[in-house]
Amino acid sequence: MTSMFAERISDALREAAAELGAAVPSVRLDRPRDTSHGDLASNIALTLAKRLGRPPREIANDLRDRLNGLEGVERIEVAGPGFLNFFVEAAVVGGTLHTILASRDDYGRSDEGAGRRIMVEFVSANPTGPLHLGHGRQAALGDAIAALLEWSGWQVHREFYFNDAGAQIARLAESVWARYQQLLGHDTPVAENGYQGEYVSEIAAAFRDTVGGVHEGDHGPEATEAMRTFAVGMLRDEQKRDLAAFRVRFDEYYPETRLYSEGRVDDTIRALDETGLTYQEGGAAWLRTSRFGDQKDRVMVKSDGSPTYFLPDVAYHMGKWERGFHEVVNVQGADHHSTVDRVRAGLQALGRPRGYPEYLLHQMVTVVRGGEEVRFSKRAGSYTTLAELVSEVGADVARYFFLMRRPEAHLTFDLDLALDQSDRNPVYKVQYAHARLCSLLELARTQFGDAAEAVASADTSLLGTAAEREVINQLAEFPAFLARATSARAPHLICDYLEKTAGLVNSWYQTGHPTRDPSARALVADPALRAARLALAGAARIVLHNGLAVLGLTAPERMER
RNA sequence: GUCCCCGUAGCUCAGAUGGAUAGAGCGACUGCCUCCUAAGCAGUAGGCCCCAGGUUCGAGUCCUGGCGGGGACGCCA
Repeated sequence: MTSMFAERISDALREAAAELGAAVPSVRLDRPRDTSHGDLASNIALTLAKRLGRPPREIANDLRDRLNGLEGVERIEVAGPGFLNFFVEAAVVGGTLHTILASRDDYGRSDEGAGRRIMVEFVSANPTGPLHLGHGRQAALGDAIAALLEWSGWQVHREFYFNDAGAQIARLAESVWARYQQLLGHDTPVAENGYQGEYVSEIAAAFRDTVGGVHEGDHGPEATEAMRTFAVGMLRDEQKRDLAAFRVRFDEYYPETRLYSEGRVDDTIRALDETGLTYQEGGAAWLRTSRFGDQKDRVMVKSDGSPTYFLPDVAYHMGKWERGFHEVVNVQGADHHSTVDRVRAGLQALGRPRGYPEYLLHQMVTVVRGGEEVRFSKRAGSYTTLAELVSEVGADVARYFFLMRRPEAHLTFDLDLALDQSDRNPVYKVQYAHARLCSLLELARTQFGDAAEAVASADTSLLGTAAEREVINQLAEFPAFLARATSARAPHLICDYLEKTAGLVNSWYQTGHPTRDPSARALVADPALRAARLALAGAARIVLHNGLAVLGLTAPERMER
């Protein structure tokens, strides 16, 4: 049924409660797990029992009597300890289908965000190596959250921040330098704390192919700088390619060096000094971040005169605010959680609000292959890359795997399951249900010539079986699930929803199997009933399609084995 | 030592603001192709929801204290 209809019921409930002497701000209606408990249920009588000093069942009976004759409601039952169960007329239930069919690709969208701007910053990998599976989880998560926000009416900016200078990059340049000299026949081992991955040699080879041997034996600053620029450019290109293959795009890539070249870091030091919250100790400049909930004060400028990472971080986020992003979601690995309080404290010192920016910290990814854990270490260069994974299982499966778990739960990525048993993958179940509905609708066109108009004007009150009602009620909940997944920053709720929906659709579909009940099939001879069932099929297809779209997955019209 | 996350079926995990008989997938077992696609469906087995207190009509969910696992606590990034 439409949400408007559910709202009417909850309004009526609220009025009735007020008449009993208990004003409540809003009444929540649930869809009962058990279909014998009706289409909608309320526990309001239970929650009011204490306030009214009366047994909940008595209150429930009272409320029911006041609600009798509500339009579209077939009957109301009082059940269990005092639940009110609403049984809705078939016409109202079926009416949902017309809402969905009319909204099509927009079904589920809302204007909650009212066009306000919001930034989602995610991945933000440093260009020191190819993206690994941890980045993959973050790419899938950030992109899905961004899409959810767009569906809720926000204007979303996807941003990727990267450190293109600093010690790690210097280390990368040194490693490339060593490999480059090796290619020219010198015995120059890569430093122990350097990057050992094979990709470093590839970069060195490409560099040699580009410039030849002009830097042979040359360890001067120009040589290192040339290799740094070359390596960063090459790795960034590779990361962009990997992300493109994963179907993740960014509106902006923001380099750390820009914070320095635009003077933002110096500005931030000045601004912080002006607050009077900074002090000198041991030759370093400190900020009293402990004033704002950080566990201890932090160094902003080291005794050697160089800034700690904290400073550009604050400068970067001040920049976000100044660019007009007063709502920001930072998607980061949980290993960054110690920086959260610090950065927020710095921003608070500069007058930004307490909770700015919002952080979504996700737990790490453990990779399991052949029953044992695959340790991935950037240093050793022995980790599984996102590109490898995507080329083996495809972007759809990879994205779904990364999204199906709550962000704050540890993710065990079983490569054997993803690679070898992909047939049993939940994503295929959802996509298959979609493809099946597509071919059902196609058959209706070719065999019966059923036009879209016939379906659009179908009498959906003909859909009265338990399986049909259950599917329709499930479809009706899609917008609510989207809203919840958005506000909770929890795309996995959509995975759960899609699997449940696909299951109900498949179940409904199978009841019409020739060996079971041919009269329950969709393509029956009776044109009116056929149109009604095709309306259900069409609406279900739309919901599956839209749900997959929000998660960044394709919705194939057919599945080939 | 302090902080964050997790602990639910054999395995991997869902269970929003406390509500009716705790769910799914995988694995095990039993059925179902007379074809709108069986990558599916129906069913069976499998649970002291880590432990102990507390809050209340009611706790997997909230509070306190433990136990176990992971992560973070730099003038690293």
